[in-house]
Amino acid sequence: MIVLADCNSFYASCERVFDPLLRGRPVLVLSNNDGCVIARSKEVKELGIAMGAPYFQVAARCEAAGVAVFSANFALYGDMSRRVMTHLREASPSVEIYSIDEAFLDLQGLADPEAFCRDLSARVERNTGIPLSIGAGPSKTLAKLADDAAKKLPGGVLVLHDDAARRALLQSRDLEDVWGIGSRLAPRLRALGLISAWDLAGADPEMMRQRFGLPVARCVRELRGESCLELEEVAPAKQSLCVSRSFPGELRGRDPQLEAALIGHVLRAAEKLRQGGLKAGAIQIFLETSAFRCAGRHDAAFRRLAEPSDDSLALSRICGDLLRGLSQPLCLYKKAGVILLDLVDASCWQPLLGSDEGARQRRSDLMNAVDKLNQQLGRDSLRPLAAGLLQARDKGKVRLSRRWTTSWSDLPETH
DNA sequence: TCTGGGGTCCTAGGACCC
DNA sequence: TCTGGGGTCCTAGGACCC
Repeated sequence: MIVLADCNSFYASCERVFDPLLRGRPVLVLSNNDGCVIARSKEVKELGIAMGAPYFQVAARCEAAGVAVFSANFALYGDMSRRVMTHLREASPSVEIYSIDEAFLDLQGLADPEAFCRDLSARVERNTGIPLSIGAGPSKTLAKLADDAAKKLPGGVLVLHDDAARRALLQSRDLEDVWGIGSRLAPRLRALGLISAWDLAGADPEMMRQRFGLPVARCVRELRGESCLELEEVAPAKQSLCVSRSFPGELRGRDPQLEAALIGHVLRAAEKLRQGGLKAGAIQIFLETSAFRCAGRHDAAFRRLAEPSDDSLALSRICGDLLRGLSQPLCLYKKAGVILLDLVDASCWQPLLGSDEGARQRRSDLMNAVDKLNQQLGRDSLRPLAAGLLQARDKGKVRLSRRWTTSWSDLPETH
């Protein structure tokens, strides 16, 4: 039996944990630049505010309904996620952390899975303040579907005990509700007369493979109760890493702020490399104009490195070179990003013959020292001038809650 | 005025090899 | 007139996920 445990309205629930006045009130969390809606409490969903809606389109409605609106506070959400996952790991020896708010658990030979799930849900909520819903079934895809339905049930738990339960669930769900069937595939499947998840489960897997590819064929088998997707208890090594941001406004191709932003991104990316014990074999930068103006464009430049690197300064320099070759002076860019590719384990990679081992060691020591200082003094305390003078960070982010669990100065007070 | 960020997998087609 | 067979690697694009 595979179980999916999923936090309800995760980001919104995190905000509620430290502010009891928010309970029962509609709560909404926004993306970077306060651009889009990325999390909604049940009450906000009931107001008909869509996931991903641009905030400016729904702001008036939110105001009228007294919605509590927050800027994304990822320091808080990341730490709350870690707490939830700790409890899930205690509950089962095999756990796959699938996303910041979801995990699959393998429950073999459990006498009463339903009681187990109810107990788990209650324990996590009591110990972290985060409400869970739980679905269980013979495959990951069925567990996902069961969980989705469980969110609407009073206890928040749905276990597919037998074929009758599976059939009843599948007959009540649309194609798009199925994990792996998105907005492109669903209409093509409907054109074949497949309307419900049950119809998809009844399709011939081989025929589906030929017409739609392997993932859809697997999806069909999983819906039938045949487990095709393994639990990945050890996260597979990352292949690429991306840091990108939209600008609050737009920047011209030669604007120094554009280069500063991009260097900032590459520094963050290099820091992530070192945290993960990785080096990058190649780097790509990209610039995008607004997709909402006529003919949005995406420009990219790529370079393979002579040898894998996690060196902030070396990567920044390449990044600057690439940018000068790429940016169009007159273009108005809305977004910039850095992608590091061909990632390898920093501990098992062979240096070039004849390269200067001493210099490399000194540079590595320097990076470690920088990381350590930034950890102690706060992110970006020490960084190259090329990344620009530090802007007043989070300026105007009046909607940002405190870092209740990760910063001494933000600890909650009790009286 | 204002529209997020970060990933993976699969497939088809081209280049190239013997 | 007529032009093989079998393989790998790489890339771009499309689809999906949270």
